Amino acid sequence: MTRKILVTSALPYANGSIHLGHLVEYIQTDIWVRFQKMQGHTVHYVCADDTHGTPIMLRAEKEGMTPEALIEKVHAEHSQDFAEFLVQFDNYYSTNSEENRQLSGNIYRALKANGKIATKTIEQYFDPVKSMFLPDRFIKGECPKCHAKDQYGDNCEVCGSTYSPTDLLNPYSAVSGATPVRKETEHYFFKLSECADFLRDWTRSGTLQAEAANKMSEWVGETGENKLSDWDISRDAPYFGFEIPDAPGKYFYVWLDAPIGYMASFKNLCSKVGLDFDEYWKKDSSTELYHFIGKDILYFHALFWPATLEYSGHRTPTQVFAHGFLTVNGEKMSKSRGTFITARSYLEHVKNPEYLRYYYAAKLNGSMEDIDLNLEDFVARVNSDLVGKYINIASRTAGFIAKKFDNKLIAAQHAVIDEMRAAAPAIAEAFAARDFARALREIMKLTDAANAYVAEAAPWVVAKDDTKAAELHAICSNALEMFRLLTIYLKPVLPNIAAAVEAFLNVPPLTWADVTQGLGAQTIQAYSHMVTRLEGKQIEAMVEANKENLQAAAPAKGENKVDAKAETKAEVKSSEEGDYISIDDFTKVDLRIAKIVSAEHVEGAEKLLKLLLDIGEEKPRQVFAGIKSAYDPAALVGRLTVMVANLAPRKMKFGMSEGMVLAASDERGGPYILSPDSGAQAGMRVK
RNA sequence: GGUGAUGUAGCUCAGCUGGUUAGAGCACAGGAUUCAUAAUCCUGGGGUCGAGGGUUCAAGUCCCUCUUUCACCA
Repeated sequence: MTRKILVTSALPYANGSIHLGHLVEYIQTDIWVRFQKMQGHTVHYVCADDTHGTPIMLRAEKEGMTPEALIEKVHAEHSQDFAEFLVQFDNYYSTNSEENRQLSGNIYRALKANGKIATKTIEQYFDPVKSMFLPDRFIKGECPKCHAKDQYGDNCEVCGSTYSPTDLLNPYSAVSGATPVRKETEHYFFKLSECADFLRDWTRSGTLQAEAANKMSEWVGETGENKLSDWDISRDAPYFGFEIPDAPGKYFYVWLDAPIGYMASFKNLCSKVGLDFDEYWKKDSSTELYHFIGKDILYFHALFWPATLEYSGHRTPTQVFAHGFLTVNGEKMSKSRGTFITARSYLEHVKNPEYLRYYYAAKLNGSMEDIDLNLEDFVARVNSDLVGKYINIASRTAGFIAKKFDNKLIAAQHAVIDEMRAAAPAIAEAFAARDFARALREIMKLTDAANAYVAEAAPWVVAKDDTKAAELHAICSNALEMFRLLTIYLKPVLPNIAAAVEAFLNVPPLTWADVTQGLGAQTIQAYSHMVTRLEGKQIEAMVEANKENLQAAAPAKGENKVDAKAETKAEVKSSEEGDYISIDDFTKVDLRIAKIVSAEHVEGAEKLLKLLLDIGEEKPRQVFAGIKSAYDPAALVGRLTVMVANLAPRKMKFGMSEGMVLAASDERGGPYILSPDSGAQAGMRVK
C-alpha cells in the first residue's frame, strides 16, 4: 500500500550557520525520507528557516540591515549547506511568509473561537533606553539565591536555581545596559491548562518514544494535578514577527508561528506542485505526519504543538521523533578545542558529505541518547567500511569483467546473494524504526560475507587458467550483484555513491523493489574509483581552522534559540581550558577599579565614547572606549568598572587614550562593560 | 535541587520479555593472499558488564543506595 507521508525537520533559527550538531537531525531525517521514497511511498519533506523573534531583530539592527535582509541572506546560506550535505527537502521555506501569516492568523482565530485564548495583564521588565520589553534572556543581574553576578533572567548558571526575571537583584538590560523598569502589559495566552486531558492521552498513545512519553508525563501530570499553566503567546512591539490580527501592537511569540511554519512550507509546496493541503492537515486526515526534532524542543512539539492543532481543528502528528545531541570526541562541541565545526568548514576540508552521513547513520539508533562524533573513529570507520569493504567489492572484481569479458556480465547466482536478499526485510525494518545503526551493522555483515566469498573464490587464481573463463565470469558477476544489492541498502545513506554505482552498472535509479530483480546479463561501464580514503590530515586541518575562527572573533556561529543557552554553558566551560600563562604574565597587566567621572559622545566617531576615569590618581585618565553602540553616556557616569592602567598611551584621532576599559562581547551581544562587586573603590588593584 | 536518560574490551557500540564459557567493528599480534587507490581472508590476546548491597536455582539484564556523563525544569 502506498502511504502518504509528510515529514519535517526542526526549523533552524535564522541567526547563525548550520553546524555539525544541526546536521545530525537533517541527515537522520533525510535518510529516513529517502528510505521511505525508495519503498515507493509518497513522501513530502519540508522545512524552513525560523525567522522571528527578538534575537533576529537585534542582530539585524547590529549588522545595520533589515531583519528581512538578514533572514534572506541566512536562508541562502542554509539552503546551500543542506544541498551540499545531500539533504533533499521537497521545500525549504521561511516562517516569514504570507502563507505562514495567514495560517497563524487562522489558527489563532480558531483557538479563540474555541475559547482557548485568554488575555492577562502581566508585569514585565522594560528597557527604557531601547523602549522595549525584555525577554528573560536579555535581562541579567544578581542571582537572588546565591548572589552570583550577571546571571540570566530565568535561571542561575552558578547555583542552578530558577526564578523569574523580576526576582533578579540589580537587574540590567543586556541590550543597552540600562536598568530596566517594571511595566504592565497585556498578554495573550493559550489556555494550555485546559488541554491536560487531551495531552495526557495524546502523549501516551504511541506518538512519542517511551523515554519522551515519560518526560511528558512529568510535565503534564496525572489527572487533577493541574501541572500545566497557560502559554504566553504574545509579545509587545517592537518585535520581528506577525502582528496578532485583532490586537494591534501585539505580535505572535516566535514559538507560536514556528511550527505553523511546517504547514506554511507545505502549503507553499502544494501551490508549486498541485497537492491538496487539506488532505494532509484536516482533522481526520488519513495521511501520516512525522516531526524529527532534538530532545531539547520536545516541550514545544509534544505539548504546545499538538494542542494547538487539536483545538484549531487540525490533525495531530502521527509521531514525533526526538534525537539526542552531538558530542565531539566525547565532549560538548567547543570553539576553543576547534570542535564547534560548521557545515561550511566541514565541506571545505573534508569535502565528501557522505562520510559524515555514513558515520552519523552508524551511530543513530532512534533513541534520545546523545551521539558522539569521535574524530579518530570517524576516519577509521569510514575508510574501513566504505572504502575497504564496500567499494572494494567492485574495485577488486570489475577489472576482470573489463579485461576478459568486454564489460559484460552473466546472470548471477550464489548462496551469499540469497542471504543478502533474505536480509532485506530486517534491514528495511531497522531503517523504518530509525535504527540506522542496526541497519548498517546488518549491511556490513553482508559486506564482509561478500569479501569472504571473493577471497575464497580467488578470481585472480582462476584468471590464470584460460579454461576456467566461465568460472571467472560467474565469480565476478556474482560479486557485482552483491555489490548492487549492498548499494540498494546503502542508498538512503549514500545517495551520491549510489548514483555513481547506477551509472557504473548501467541501471535506472535503484529502488527497494530492485532487491528481487537480478542484474542479469548486462553491459556495464568501465570501473572508476568512487570514493577515496579520508586522511586524518583533513580532519586536523578542519579542527585547526575552527580554532582560528574563534580568535578572529568571527561571524555568528549557529545557534537555535534554545541551543543558544547550551552553547553559553559550553563556552564558560571551555574558557577554563586551553593554553596557560604564568602568574607573572598575568601580573604584568595592571588592572584597576575605575570610576567613570564623565562620559560623552565623540564627534565624528561612530563607535567611541570618551570616558574620564578616576583610578585614584591626581588627574582622571582619558580613555576612548568602543562601547557607543551599547551604552548611553548618561547611564555610565558614576559607575565603577575595570581598566587596564599600564597600557601604553595611544594617540588617537580624537586625542590621547590612556588605558583601556574591559568589556565582554561576542556574536551573542555586547559589548558589556565589567562592574566590581559593591565595596570596591576607585584605584584598587584587580588581581 | 527535582525529573528523565546514561556508564559493557584501548576506541565506537550490540546485547529482546533474567538462562550455556559476555558479542561486533576498529585498533593490536600472528599467519595467508596479491584481484583491489595497503584493500581482503583466517587465527588470537584483551572485559570481576561504573561501585556496593539485595531478589532469584540463575542477573550485564530486576530492586535499593552511591557515583559518572548528558538533557530538561516551560
